[in-house]
Amino acid sequence: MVTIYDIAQRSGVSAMTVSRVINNTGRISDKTRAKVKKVMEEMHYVPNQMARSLVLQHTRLLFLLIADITNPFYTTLSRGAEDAATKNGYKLLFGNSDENLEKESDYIHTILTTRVDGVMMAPTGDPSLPNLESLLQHQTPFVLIDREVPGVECDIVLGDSKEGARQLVDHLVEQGHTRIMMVNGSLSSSSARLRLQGYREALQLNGLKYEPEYLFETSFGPQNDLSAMNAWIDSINPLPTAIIAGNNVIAIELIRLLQQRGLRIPDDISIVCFDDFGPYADINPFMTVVAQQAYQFGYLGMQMLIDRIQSGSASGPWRKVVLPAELIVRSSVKQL
Amino acid sequence: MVTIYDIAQRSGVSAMTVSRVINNTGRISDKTRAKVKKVMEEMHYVPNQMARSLVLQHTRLLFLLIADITNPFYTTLSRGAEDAATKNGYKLLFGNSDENLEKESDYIHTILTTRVDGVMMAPTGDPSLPNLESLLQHQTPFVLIDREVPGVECDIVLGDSKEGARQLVDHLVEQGHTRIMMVNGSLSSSSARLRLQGYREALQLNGLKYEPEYLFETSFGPQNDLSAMNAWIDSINPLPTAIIAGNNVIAIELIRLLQQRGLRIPDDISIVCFDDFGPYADINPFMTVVAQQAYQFGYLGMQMLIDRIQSGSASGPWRKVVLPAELIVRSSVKQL
DNA sequence: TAAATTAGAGTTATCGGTAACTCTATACTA
DNA sequence: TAGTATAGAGTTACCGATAACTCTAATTTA
Repeated sequence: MVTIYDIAQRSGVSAMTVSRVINNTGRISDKTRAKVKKVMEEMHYVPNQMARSLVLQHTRLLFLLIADITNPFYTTLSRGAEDAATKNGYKLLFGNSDENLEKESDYIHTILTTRVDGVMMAPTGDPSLPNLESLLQHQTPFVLIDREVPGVECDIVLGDSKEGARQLVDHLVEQGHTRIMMVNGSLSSSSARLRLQGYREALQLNGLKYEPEYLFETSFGPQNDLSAMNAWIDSINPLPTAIIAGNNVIAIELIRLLQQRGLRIPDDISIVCFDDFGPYADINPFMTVVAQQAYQFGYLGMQMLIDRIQSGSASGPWRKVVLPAELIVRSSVKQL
Repeated sequence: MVTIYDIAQRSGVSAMTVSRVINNTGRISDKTRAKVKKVMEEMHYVPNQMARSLVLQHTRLLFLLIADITNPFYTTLSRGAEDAATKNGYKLLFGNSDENLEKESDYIHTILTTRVDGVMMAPTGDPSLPNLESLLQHQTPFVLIDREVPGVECDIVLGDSKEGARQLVDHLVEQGHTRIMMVNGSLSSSSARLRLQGYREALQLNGLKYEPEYLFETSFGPQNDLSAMNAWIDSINPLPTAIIAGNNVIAIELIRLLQQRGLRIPDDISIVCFDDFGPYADINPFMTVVAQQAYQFGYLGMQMLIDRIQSGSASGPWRKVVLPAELIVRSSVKQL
């Protein structure tokens, strides 16, 4: 690896002079600058960011930890985050926790040892608390996306889960449904709790009763074993006329299971869910969803993070952005 | 930030001793080790990977640069890559070039300055050559995925594009189609060229003629402006009975355009494509595709990369893995 | 014209670690 | 019992950069 010293020697100047032309600081004569630049090109010099960061005490690196790289919500969000980061001169590194606390913890460790300037992350759920505390302890600025975790104060971008649930229920009720169940993500995540709450409240507002067996709790991430969900469906009699899925991934799994039983959607059973399907949403006009503005999640969140870093205030008044949810009616609900 | 020196001072030992307990090297008495460990926990010490890498001359960091984070092929591939990396004790960082050469170049710069140990990437196309040459120049081991670029020798994982195209054409011909067109990705990418070649050869083998206007060239990535594709469709008369899309993203866009014209698939026109749709493939049994083993792409490629790094041979005989393509017949083709 | 600036560099210390070498008791050997 | 090993540390140099300070010759100022 060619270093600043190699360049210095070949150019007949000191290392400091080379550093100055690299960073465009200090006073350098045009002649010297030109010569050093030429040598740098000849030797294909690339600065060592680690050495630089060591003394500068910052990396210009930001980290985005998403919960499911397979989910269009997060990939769309990622693009928003990347755009905002790039626009501000930061590089963005990605990680994927897979809705798995252990993987999340590993990434937190990487984040800490790598000394990135800031982190934007979707916590796997309430158990992420220690991870966030680590971040706090090491004064690494972070903003949360999609999920709050009780016990930490910080900047956060949220979707309006409760209102979304209400819209979904109202829509179903309008279509004549009265037996409406829910397959939700893990209740250790605040968004799942809010969605459940919104669902129950909306049920009540519509004069419908909620029964414990109306709810099945699973994970927001892809499952390799769907047998528990299958068993739940078995246990339900009669089947609901409509099911609300806690997110798009759950909806997919649910539909697969239902179809395996020969049930058609929406003819035999109606399904709606939170989160849209990215590019796969309007191909075969299908799922009625409450869409979240995924790109905005990423863009706004990243902007908040960068503001926080640049203002240098690791504490202070926290910002909480709640993005509205939008009901998009397609054709997964049957009018009864 | 607490450093090794802070730990040393509080423990009443030298920095070197602390370093030794961190890395489990050298001879340390149990008593000293216990004390140092205790102090490290108390002070929430996290090693500075940059300082460490600076002297160690390696980072244990690998980089995965994909071309479209929105595409299930790449996200599935990412999970395979991540699994392989983790299994071998490496951390994986992700980047998304968005099929954009400039973004790719930016990432290459980050990769070089960050001094990651190795890179796995899907080059945007032949113009990626200078980027790969940079990697070569700096002796950063890399393996390519999905696309070859003329002029560089390296480890690579490819899908069998030509054979895949043949299977697609054969299938269409079997279903009675004779007017088969193709909307392909940029021909600056080897996989697009191979797919085109396979398509043309298969046409010929089936006694069908190829006309220049049968081909429309676009990008493998998502387009924000579909007007050119629309114009191409306008210009075709009569419409083909079937179209082969160069990948899943193109298929989606094509379908959207076709549906906007009131055409139904497969009743009015049949569509097939390369690459499957991840979780969205079998929901509403739909696209007939030639699927690539995305997870294997990632896992195998990452394994090759790590082997290359650990063997320390930056040159030598290159490995080329060609993964077979599998035709999955669903319902986007009409029997004529 | 002497004093004060200033342009254009160079030196030294430091960031947070680790390798390689050194040092000192204590344990072991002949 | 003197000589040699060895356990258990400590010292020093260095990885590749930059901040802060210094130095010298040329230029400007009064």
